[in-house]
Amino acid sequence: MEARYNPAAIEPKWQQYWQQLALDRTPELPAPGQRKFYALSMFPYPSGNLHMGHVRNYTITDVIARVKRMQGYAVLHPMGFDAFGLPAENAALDKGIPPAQWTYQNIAQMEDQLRRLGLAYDWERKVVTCHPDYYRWTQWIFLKLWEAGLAYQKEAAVNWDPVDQTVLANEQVDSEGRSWRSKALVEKRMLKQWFLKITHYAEELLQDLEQLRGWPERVRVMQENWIGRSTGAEVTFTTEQGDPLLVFTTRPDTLWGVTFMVLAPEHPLVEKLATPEQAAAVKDYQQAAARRSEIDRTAEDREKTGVWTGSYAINPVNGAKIPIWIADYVLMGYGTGAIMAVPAHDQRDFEFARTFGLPIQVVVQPPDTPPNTDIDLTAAWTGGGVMINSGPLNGIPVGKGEGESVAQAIAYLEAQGLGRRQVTYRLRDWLISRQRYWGCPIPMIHCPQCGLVPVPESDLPVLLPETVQITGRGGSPLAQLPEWLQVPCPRCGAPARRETDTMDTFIDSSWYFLRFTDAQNQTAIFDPEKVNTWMPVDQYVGGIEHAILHLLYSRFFTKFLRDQGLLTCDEPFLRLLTQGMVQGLTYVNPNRQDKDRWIPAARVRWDEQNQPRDPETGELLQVMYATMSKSKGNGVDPEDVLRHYGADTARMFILFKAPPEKDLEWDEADVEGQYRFLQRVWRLVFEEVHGENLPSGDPGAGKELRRAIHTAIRAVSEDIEEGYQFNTAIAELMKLSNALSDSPLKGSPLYREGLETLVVLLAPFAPHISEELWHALGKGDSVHRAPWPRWDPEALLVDTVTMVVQINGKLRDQFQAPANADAATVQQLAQQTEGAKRYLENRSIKKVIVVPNKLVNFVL
RNA sequence: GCGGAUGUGGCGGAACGGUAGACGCACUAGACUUAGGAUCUAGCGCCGCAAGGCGUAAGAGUUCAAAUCUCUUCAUCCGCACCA
Repeated sequence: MEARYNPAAIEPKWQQYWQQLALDRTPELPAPGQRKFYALSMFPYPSGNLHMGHVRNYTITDVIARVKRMQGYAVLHPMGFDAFGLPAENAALDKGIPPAQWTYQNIAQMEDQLRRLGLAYDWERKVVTCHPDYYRWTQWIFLKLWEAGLAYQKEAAVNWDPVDQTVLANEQVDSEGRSWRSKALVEKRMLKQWFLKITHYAEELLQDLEQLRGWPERVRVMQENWIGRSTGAEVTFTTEQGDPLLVFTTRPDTLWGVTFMVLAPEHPLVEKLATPEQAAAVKDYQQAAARRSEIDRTAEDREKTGVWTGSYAINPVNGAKIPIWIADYVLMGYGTGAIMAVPAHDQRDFEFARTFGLPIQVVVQPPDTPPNTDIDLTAAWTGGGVMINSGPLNGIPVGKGEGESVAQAIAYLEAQGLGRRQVTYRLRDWLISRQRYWGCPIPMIHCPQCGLVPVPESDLPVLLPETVQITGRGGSPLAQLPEWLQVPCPRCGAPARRETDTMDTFIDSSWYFLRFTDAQNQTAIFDPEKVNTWMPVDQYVGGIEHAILHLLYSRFFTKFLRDQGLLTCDEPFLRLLTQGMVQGLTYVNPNRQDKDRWIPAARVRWDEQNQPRDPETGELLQVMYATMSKSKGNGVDPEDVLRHYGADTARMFILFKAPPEKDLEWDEADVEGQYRFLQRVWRLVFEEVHGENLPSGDPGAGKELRRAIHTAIRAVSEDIEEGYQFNTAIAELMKLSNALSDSPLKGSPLYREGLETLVVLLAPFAPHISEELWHALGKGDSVHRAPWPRWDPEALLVDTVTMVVQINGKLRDQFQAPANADAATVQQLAQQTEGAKRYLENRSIKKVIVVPNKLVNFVL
């Protein structure tokens, strides 16, 4: 046994031992009567190297999985790789390595890193999304979606990323109109693309958020906003030309206040509505709007623009003839792409009316204005009041949300056959086709005779050819492979061609958690008993950046597969923990702008006073913590930490430094502190093992030590159970270590029991050192198979307690009292303290509050 | 603008409505050392010699008692944002 703690020596040794024991293998199914627990981290993209964010994510889940396992659960804790995606194509371009080769190399490398971190994964269940064993089932799901009518192709104005040369889903374009990956400004293009009908589940995806009590509130709110449900009515106006013009409104009660209509520039009716006089202006405006990117359209400080088509429409409720305009503040993608404008009660319409001198008709009387006067608005009135100038609605109060007036308006519209109640969502169908090579091929065939024909299930997988020429130019390289492209039509046998688009990688990750339950299945996507036993994921851990994309898509797939009869659960992830970012020490030049502000640590110049300075300008730099990133040059490589301190220290530091959901500042001194703690535990054990300790024979200390041991068991168990408070759990381990270190009972059986308890409690956090110490203490088998200790309530009992004396709620003294003493006794003891005497002299006590074992409060 | 969250020592962070600052880092003093960035002992919210007073972003309220509950304000972070 080594005299000093040397992680480099013990960590590989035990990792090998665990592999021999097959310690981390999960049973196919839990044993009869055994409870299951499914712990899952978001699987990584195989970039080649783990970063600290990964380490934090996986460590958190690993501790949860290990504790559950020690508590007797059958634990499913798998890992895999989200392996399709653009970086592989970029690497192929840069380095001339085929994407597949690059990806599998990276996977091997990362797998090795994960093993060295001591993460307890069942690697037999590894899932790699770019492997045909996996993606044949991705394709199979696509076919099911096609059969169910939830996959379709349509020509649409889509987001085109000019850098990555592909289209993107709405979810993949940020609020500035940039690609989530390339950060390029996204353009709108009309293209024929594949979509999945996620909107079919809009209502359920919204409603079921209610069930997800174990999710962070903000993630639920983000999804709620993204789905964006609004209720109102659909109303049919009629154009002069006699065409019906459908609008959606949340305020059908203001129909009598409509003074004009606005269509989105892309609205299909615009061509027909443009009069000869206005045609040129309309065309110009349409073209300008098409050129304008999403960012211009929203960032322009809300300056309203628009053009009159020259035509009119008839308001169905009062026959009013109102002009039809086009303007880019109306979006083709929402509602019907056309609005009825009520400038008096909608701020956007108000601004538009002001800009173009259009009339404003008030139909809601604000509460504090005298009736029957001209109301001169300086802004749209969107508050409550009473309906006026509105025919059958006059006199009806306007409430919040769907108040009285809205309900009445809808009833009126439905009775008259002019419109109907309608619910609209912001959620759009999911655009899933990508003009990229390294992705899952869409299993469809274009036949000149039969049209779109699905690849028969028996022909799956549609293999992605692995030897192709990646050019980096637009268009899929698959189109350049005639032998792959050309196939006979499965239906009629005529020469046909394969679909060359591949699927969005988010599809691959929308069901991987299901495959883990039966990863090796060669004949079915998964076995129903297995999937329904292990699902749902009990604890999912990952970054907040997936709050919408991945989590929403996964929920959608789960619901779809449930409706296919393949699953019984409604929601995939019972509890979600979004872990905080890992931040690194960062040097900032406050005088510089943007990216140049960040000075990588390696480039910082240190002056004589040891102050950080800009290497070029010599300016004093600001020191702060910021999320680790390449551009800031403030990252810490997990490899360096592993080499320097070992996996156990890295894990301990990460868990101790901050609660899991908060950001974590990577501080070398604190890492050092954790290393010292492990070293102290090491010394404590080996001093005992080497017989350096002799019992001093103080019998009174036994009770105290026993209490310390059981207090630690309880505190660590509860801290983990109640919201994964690993930081305080480790603090409790430190307390126990301190108590053992100070104990006069070294060398006694009780002391040894204390050490064993410390080692077992430490095991989920620092698995290697715990195993070493466990064996050093002469225990057989693995510490990770030891049952999680239970605390004995008896051991927690005390004879005397320290109680405090308060006078009017202010702390004045403290005293020792027998545990659970009655109020009268305690009050008497309290009154005898110096602090109490001083304040109670010559004063009458109005009231005494006694909190058992805690305090006595005298109210004067 | 709308929505969500967070404000506690020098720092990270603890506190079922009941002794604010657990645990750790940093720091200070001492011990042991050839040395120490090792280890051990002690101290460590602020003011004060002390007694004591003041302290959880600010202000009010509820309560015998508030970091914790309620209201108002401020600050910071995050998400959404012309969604009809």
